[in-house]
Order: sequence, then C-alpha cells, then structure tokens
Amino acid sequence: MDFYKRIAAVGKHIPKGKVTTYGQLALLCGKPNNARQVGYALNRGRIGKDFPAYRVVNGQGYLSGAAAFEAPDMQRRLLEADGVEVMKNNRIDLKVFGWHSTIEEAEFFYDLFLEMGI
DNA sequence: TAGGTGACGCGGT
DNA sequence: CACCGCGCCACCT
Repeated sequence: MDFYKRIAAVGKHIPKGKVTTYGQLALLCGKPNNARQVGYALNRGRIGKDFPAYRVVNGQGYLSGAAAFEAPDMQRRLLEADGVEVMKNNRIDLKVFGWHSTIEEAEFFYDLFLEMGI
C-alpha cells in the first residue's frame, strides 16, 4: 500500500467549498493512526503540486498548516475563493464546511485503491 | 542505532 | 476556553 499515492487520489475528490482533516484523510487511506504523516507529507511536498493542500485543516477546524504556504494568508484566500468562510481566529466551522465522507465513499476509495494497485 | 520531531487527535482537568 | 498528557509513527539527525 502506498499511503502517499492514496492521499493524492483522495485529494482529487474533495469537493470545492468543503474541507477535510488530516485524520479523515488518514482514515480513508487505510491508516487511521497516521494523521501526523499526512501533515508531514504535505509539509514536505510529497503528495504532488496538484493536491489541494489548502482544503486540509486539523480536527478542530484550524488552518494549522497556513504558515507553510507561499504567503501566511494564502490558504485563507484560497479557501475564501472556494466559498469557504474562514473565521477571524483562522478557523473553519466544520459543521458547515467539513466534508463528511460516508461509508459508501470509503468503500469507493477502497475499490479505487484496489484498481490502482496502491 | 537511539533518540527527537511534528500541517495530528483524543481525553482529561 | 485553555492547557496538558499521552498515543501515534514515518522521517530525520
């Protein structure tokens, strides 16, 4: 299993106007205890330039990776361009903008990984 | 090879 | 809300 390739594959399905979390990506990729590695991979650019890293926040809705973008407010501006409301404290209301993936989607990705051989 | 690190997460105080 | 501790684990020294 190639964790990083899986992350890249899932990233293409995060809906515009929604955000996901490190933990949820790890879960969908089959490693529920590897949320830290998702952050690590993004920080080190291991996923790929086309991956929408700005749509990933931590479990509390905070833009914990904002400092790693080209500009400190880059992630915020990209999200607002998506129609996502970012609060003053650099936080997002996950109840409203969180991507709540379903069991069906989890199974979809499981099958996708199988097809892709990753 | 042994330890330190961290875009994490959860539970407790 | 703010801390804090702990479990987690691929990567780096």
